[in-house]
Amino acid sequence: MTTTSPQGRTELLRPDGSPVRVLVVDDELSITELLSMALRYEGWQIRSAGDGTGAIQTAREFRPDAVVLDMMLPDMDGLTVLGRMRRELPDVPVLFLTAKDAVEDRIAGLTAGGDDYVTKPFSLEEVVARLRGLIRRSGAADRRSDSVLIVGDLTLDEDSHEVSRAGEGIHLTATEFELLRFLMRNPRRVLSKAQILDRVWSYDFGGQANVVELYISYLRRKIDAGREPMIHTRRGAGYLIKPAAS
Amino acid sequence: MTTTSPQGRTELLRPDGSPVRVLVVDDELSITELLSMALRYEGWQIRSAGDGTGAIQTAREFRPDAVVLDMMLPDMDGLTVLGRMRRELPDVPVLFLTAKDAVEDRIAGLTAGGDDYVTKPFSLEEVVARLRGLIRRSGAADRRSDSVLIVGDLTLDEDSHEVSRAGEGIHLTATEFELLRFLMRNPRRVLSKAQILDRVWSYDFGGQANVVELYISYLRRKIDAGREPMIHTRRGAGYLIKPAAS
DNA sequence: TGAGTTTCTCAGGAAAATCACAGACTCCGG
DNA sequence: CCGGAGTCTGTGATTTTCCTGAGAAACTCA
Repeated sequence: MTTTSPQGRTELLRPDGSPVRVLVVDDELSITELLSMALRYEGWQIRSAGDGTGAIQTAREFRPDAVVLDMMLPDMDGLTVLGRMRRELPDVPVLFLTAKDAVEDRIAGLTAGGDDYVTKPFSLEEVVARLRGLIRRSGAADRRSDSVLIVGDLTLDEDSHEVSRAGEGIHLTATEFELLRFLMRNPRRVLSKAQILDRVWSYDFGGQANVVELYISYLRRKIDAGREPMIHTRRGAGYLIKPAAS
Repeated sequence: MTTTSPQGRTELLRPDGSPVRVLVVDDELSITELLSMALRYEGWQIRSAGDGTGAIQTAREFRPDAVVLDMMLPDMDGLTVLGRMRRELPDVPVLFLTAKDAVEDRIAGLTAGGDDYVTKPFSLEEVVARLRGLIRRSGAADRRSDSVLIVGDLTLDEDSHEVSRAGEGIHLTATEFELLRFLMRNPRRVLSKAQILDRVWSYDFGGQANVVELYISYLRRKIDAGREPMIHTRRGAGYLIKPAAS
């Protein structure tokens, strides 16, 4: 089931209308804090654990609809945690966090069951998007919820990564796509450059803050070019997207 | 009966609309886990057993529509398990798992009865495809569901392994065929290289991830050569297939 | 066994994406 | 009308990602 919050964002809810429950497992406190905050902002109910033992215990009583699980835990291997958790919650989808380089071999087979992974350092948009995908597909949320965002005559499909305005297909790069997704998930709302940076770029991004301006400029060329503009600047505040009409 | 899930994939269902039930029997926990996960993702209901005794017992109460049965079990021979199971469930189709070098003539006699087998190490696409075939042919699922995948002017027959585009037959190697089948079973959806690797290559594949790129390149030469391309790259995300028109 | 086929690794090169930098531009108050 | 803060965007360097040819190894089938 989806519902529209007063802010205009659509939230995932479970079939009975209660909020989605997510368990976050990572040994770095800064990561669990970061994720918990971002996921709570999605309207989800969050619990976190710092090791495998805690994870299994919390999973048992909290019965989450999805789990974010770091592969590197101090007390036990991510796969072990997975196995024990699966015994209790066979259908819960898992989003794995892995280091960029440790990837290939350890991940093997994990996405096969419908699970997914992101590499550290990740962007929050990425984590949230993938979690939404997992939850949507797992059936914990209402199946009618689909993967297409619509603002005015602009559509963005999260499954096919296709974007079109007034029926005309538009090719976006990965970063452009994530930026637009963030804007479209918060239509008619001013988003500051800091918010955008925190959300769309990975948490360890150390570059110039004006990448945001740059990418907004890219997006405008592709989306607003020669049309009624949908992306607007609020000087000193940030940017917002809204249907062209108004 | 088939139905279309929100992801656009078609699921097999029993005539009464309930999910298909599959029993997985293998003594290696990692194998039953892997299969259970993948088969659950197909929307099926899964039980697993680690030995012959457990298999027969579970079969009796679970009454599966199909069984995946390892020929090498600790307590009894696969054939014995099969015989005892058949006494209770005479019509249930069985997919045998065998070691690569195992004597094939023993299996040959068995598959005459409509059963099938795959050799370890298998790919999940292979197992899922064969199971779907077995279930389809056994009549546990609606018979109208057929074995031809169609995307635009491209068709792939899972029974005859025939592929053609715009009426013109195309010869594919085994790996190319499985890759294309996976793409076509998920049209218009971006599939990451990791997903493809997990699904199309065998679970013990330890090689370079760029085999996926290589085989995509082979497929393009055969399917897209000189035509409107159907296989598309989403840089940084993966690949997807869709009708040429759009 | 041996020829043809298939699978896969490796590596070079092409293409695309990301980002820093800097100058141009715009808005707004004085 | 001027100046400054804030924003926009062209240029190009760097990095990342992808494509594909060549050839080795494994496999298949007669």
